[in-house]
Amino acid sequence: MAEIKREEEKSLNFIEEIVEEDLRSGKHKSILTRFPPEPNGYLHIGHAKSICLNFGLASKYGGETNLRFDDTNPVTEETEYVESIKEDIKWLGFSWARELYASDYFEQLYQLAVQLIKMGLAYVDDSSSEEIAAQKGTPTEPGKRNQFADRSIEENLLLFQEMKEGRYKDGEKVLRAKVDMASPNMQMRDPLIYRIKHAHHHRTGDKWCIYPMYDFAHGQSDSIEHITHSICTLEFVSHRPLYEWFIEQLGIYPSKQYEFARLNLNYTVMSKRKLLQLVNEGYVTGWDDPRMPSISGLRRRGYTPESIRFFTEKIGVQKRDNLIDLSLLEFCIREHLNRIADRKMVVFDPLKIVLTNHNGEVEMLQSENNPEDPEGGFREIPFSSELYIEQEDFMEHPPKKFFRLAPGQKVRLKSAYIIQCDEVVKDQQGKVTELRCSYLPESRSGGDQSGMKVQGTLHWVSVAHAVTAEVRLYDRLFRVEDPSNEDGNFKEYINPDSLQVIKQVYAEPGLREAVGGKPYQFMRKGYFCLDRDSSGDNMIFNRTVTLKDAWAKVQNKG
RNA sequence: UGCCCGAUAGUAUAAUGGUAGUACGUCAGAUUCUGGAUCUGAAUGUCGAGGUUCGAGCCCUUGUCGGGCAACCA
Repeated sequence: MAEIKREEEKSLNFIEEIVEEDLRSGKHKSILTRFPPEPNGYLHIGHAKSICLNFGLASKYGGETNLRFDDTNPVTEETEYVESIKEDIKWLGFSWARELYASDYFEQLYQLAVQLIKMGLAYVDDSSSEEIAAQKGTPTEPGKRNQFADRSIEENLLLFQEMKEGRYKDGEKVLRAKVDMASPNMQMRDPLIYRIKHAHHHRTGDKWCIYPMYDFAHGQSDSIEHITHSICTLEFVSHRPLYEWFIEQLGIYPSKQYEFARLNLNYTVMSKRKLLQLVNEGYVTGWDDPRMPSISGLRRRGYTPESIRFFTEKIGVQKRDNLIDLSLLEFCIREHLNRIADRKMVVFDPLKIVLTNHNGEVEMLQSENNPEDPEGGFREIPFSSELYIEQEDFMEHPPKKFFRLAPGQKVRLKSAYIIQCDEVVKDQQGKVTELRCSYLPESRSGGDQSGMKVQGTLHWVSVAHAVTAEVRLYDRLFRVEDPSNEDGNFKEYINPDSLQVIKQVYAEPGLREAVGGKPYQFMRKGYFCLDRDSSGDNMIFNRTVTLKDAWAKVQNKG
């Protein structure tokens, strides 16, 4: 009932409205979308928005989505990227109807170009790129056509054929569409549609030495596949008239292009070029560095596909530029992990506690794996007379509202007993090295007979049973919200503290059984996942996200 | 100062001529064997000026601001 109501109240985004109208009017019986990555880099969370949109739309309206690699530039594209892109899409939870490549259409595209030449709508230009740029004019001055535009159809046909045969060097000639050099839309000023590149293509090898440009590949590929709704980002708005011009002139299937605003997230960058720089220049360890906004980085960081899909739902789809708060992404992952992550107790910065009234016998205590999941079960944790708690959970001179341990003060040890701090042991420098405490045997969790009420509950581990691990604490990659929009180079704004490594933390023994791909909540610390750098008994955990910390806020206010 | 796109709380996103709502964040409180989670409450918004209309966030005019377009990239 609640589910249904929510369904009704959920409003449509502008693309869904278009699709519903197209379906209602009978313009389309079903829809076909496509996700068209260029295999020249890894996917990032901005792509996830597009993926969720394209695949989500198709699945919502009973259509299909093609995965089509836009591989028209052999110089930058590699098979390695194809594989990572496929893996990321699958991981996000989507399956494509067909795996396709723009390069599958090179022959058809060539024929379409020939057709254009025959119609007198394309010509071979011998000018250099500088000359072409100069002749193009500026946004306020119209461009001028050069003498090559006057070549005969026969000559153009021959020259284009010769380009294809490899008779010319890179840059010697290009094929241009003959549109309108005076158009106020720069995209229409006789755009280049084919260029010569004697380069090895990751799929077609050395078969071709001429390659179509984006504008003469993308729309045509859409059309060949009968894509109904071709959804792209805003920077292609000005290309839409050209997209439509080609379709109209060639008389091919009329796919329609729609544009939405790309995702921007604060405290990071979202361009492949910039991300590649971070990787190449060693600011991060690779595309899957957990600080990267790449899908592979987020995955390694411990984000779940569900959380990313949930996030893309929450941010919506619109045409206005945006800068989304990282806190929303963090909310989405906490929301999911809180429900599914097993709890573990892990002490990062140990302070030893000796229970003076304890006989030293080891007792196994039970603790819920996940209080949010009634079927999550319990685990056993050893308790004995020597324990570690966090340094920061003790203060010799506590401020008001410090609900933790202090001389004479009581706290609950999670799933164990209430303890009281009786004595503080210090070294010669006056540093606290140990606490001597007493515990209330009748206060055991689950059967508390003590009648005591304490404010704070701490996580702890038994010294003798603790297992060690390394933790990597990640923070935002940049110190400023919008690094690309600051003065100077974006790299000047990298957060120097985006990674803090703690080589040795102390965990309850059960953490030994941790497996990769499973989330854990280190109680009161955050959500963590086992990193692939782990080996044998050297376990390494990545912090996915912290827990919300109300105490930190109180402290910060002084 | 060419053409195009856009402008609703701090950040996003609804309201499709008829009560400006939701989420995140923020603040306050309740509750809690995680200062987590949960629950309750609060503050904060239609870029400006005209116009059409009984009525405008929405339509029109105009201004302002932001973004895109002059790659043999996509």
